[in-house]
Amino acid sequence: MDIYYHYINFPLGYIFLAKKKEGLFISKFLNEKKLPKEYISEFIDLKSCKLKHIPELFSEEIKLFNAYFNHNKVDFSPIKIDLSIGSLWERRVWIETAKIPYGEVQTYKSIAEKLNSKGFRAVGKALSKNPLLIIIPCHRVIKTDKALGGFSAGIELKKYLLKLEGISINL
DNA sequence: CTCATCCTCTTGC
DNA sequence: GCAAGAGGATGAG
Repeated sequence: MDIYYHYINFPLGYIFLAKKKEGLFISKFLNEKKLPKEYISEFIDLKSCKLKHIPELFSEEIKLFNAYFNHNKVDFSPIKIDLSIGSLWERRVWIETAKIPYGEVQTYKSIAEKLNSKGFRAVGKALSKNPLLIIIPCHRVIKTDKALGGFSAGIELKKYLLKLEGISINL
């Protein structure tokens, strides 16, 4: 199986992207450039795939991310994504999270309720494994406006993204 | 502070 | 395989 990857610059560092023919499946922040295989091996057995650095395949993603970081209301839904690395529950949580519009927030509990579940804590657990940061906007899921909850790439980044989208937080 | 809640991962058969 | 236990990006009291 072929896997294509590329890096995108953003104001606080880099974003690593990887896709296979089914769609994009990794979008993660990095502070310093790690090797692509270190990100991919988290999800896929490297022995079964070939990694290829082909920036031209990411023109759509580059365009949308640049617009997003320039304070535009970007809809990422045109990007074809592949969530097959997650469990059934994780995929349900991720898809529900992807429905939250730009500039709006939900709580862990409200996501659970939409899924007819009382497992609000399990929602947090699923989001901690979100492989597609920003595209699946897990930064829009908070506890309350006084307690944000966590963020896999660091709470400062979560604050930055909320502020970028014009969401006011009382801290 | 405690305890309820539920999905996932690990461990020990 | 299966079952029990631990532990989370939580929430209510």
